Amino acid sequence: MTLHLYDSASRELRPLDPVVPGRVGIYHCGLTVQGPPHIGHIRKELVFDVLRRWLERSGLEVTIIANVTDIDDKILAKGRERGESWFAVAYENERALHAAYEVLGCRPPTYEPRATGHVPEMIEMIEALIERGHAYPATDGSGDVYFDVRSWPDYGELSNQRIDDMQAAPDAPADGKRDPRDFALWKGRKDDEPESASWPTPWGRGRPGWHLECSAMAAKYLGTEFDIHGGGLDLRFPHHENELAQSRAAGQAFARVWMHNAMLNLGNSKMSKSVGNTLTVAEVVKRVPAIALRYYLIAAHYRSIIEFSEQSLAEAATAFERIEGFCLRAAELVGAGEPGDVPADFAAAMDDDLSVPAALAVLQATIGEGNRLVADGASVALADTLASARAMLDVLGLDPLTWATQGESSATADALGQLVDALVAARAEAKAAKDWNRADELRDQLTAAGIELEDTPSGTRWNLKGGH
RNA sequence: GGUGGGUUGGCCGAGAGGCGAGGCAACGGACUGCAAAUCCGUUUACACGGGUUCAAAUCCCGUACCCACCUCCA
Repeated sequence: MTLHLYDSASRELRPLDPVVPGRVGIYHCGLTVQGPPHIGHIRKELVFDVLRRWLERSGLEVTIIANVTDIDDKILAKGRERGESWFAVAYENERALHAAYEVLGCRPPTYEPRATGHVPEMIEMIEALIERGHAYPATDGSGDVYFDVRSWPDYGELSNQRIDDMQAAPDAPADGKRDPRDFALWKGRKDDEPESASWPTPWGRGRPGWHLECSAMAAKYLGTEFDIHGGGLDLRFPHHENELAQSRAAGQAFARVWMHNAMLNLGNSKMSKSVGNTLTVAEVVKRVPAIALRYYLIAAHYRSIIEFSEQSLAEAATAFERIEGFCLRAAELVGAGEPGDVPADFAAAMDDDLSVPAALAVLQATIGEGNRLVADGASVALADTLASARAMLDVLGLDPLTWATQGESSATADALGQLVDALVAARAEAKAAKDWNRADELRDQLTAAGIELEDTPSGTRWNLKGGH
């Protein structure tokens, strides 16, 4: 079976049929870097990270392009408000995004083109659209250039809407547009905007319209026809609809499959800055191990809304501890080994539109089997089970044994290890002397410091609770 | 007004006509000096009202509520 994905354009499950056999080109809309990423933003990154890992494990060569929108109204406004340059704001938040990728174990995209670095490509595209009669410079002298939605009969095909049914934007009539739904390909520079935020074009100085950058950059890095275009469901209209119209109107085939992930809600509405219900990745990772946050955000199907709650986050962290506990215990018995093959059921689940919940059920069954084997000590069967579990965890980016062992320096870790080992040894002596009060006192002391003890037939294991 | 999606047990979360996904929590048991961890077992479901069918959480009709988009948004 090959991977089937739900295509939001045709609204059906479709088999992946790469433009170039053996290779997959994916474009997903990155962030407008106007603030640090919140956990809703990062959900999208995780979806595509898992997709990428699964495709690679299936033997495909994957190219992922994720744009960085480093200029827009909000970035300019924030710069003004803070008395900083717009590009300082954009870059600061781009670095925060990369930090979030890293801490959650997302492998970086193949490339992350910035909008401001692709003005020539955009100009070429606008020229092509004007020549073909699908775009026109604003009649009011603003320097804007608009896409003419009435000139493109398929406009609305992605979101299944007809132009006449759409609510007109409230500010539309004034802008020198032929139709209120026409959207900006290019925005003329306004007097109060910094000179550095504009680029020369045949239509005067200005800056990119949001939608155009993705069309231009996708074509540059993936070609005029590519496999998968993705992003959050909130981008389907107008952003993706407009991208599709532009690119097709310019004569390109564009994306074969459109993939949209559902939102992460907090308090019954989408997490977003304008609602004010955001939790940044940096904040949440202070409360719960990053790997547990990753588990939480991945565990639900990507097309299901996640209603965020502290309780469900905490439960996810507990659930993941069982998985982690098995890997650590098994690795102590038989060595970490290498990830092996993924069970057929797991593969079938992943091939079915990335059904991570079903895939996790397979993983949980493997963990249960593994824990039974652990009780009997080292065995070939245990080594095989661990290899299988690790293969599945690797696809999900959740393998505790390869998860970045960042954190404390080894000197700190050594010092901690010696101290804990000494206390564990003291407890063992107390136990041997049947001095249960002393033994429990030592255990309580360690627990209070965040060290968990686990007595096994072969001695006492310990680990730092939430130690990632 | 238009376009999509949703409502499942104490909680999270799959499934899309017939065998009770899975996890968390709870309870009982095994193990333990006692715990923890682990294993075994048990308990609680398909928003509401109709209909189709031998059989409906799943299909159809209606109702209620929720989310997203039509304006910047992952």
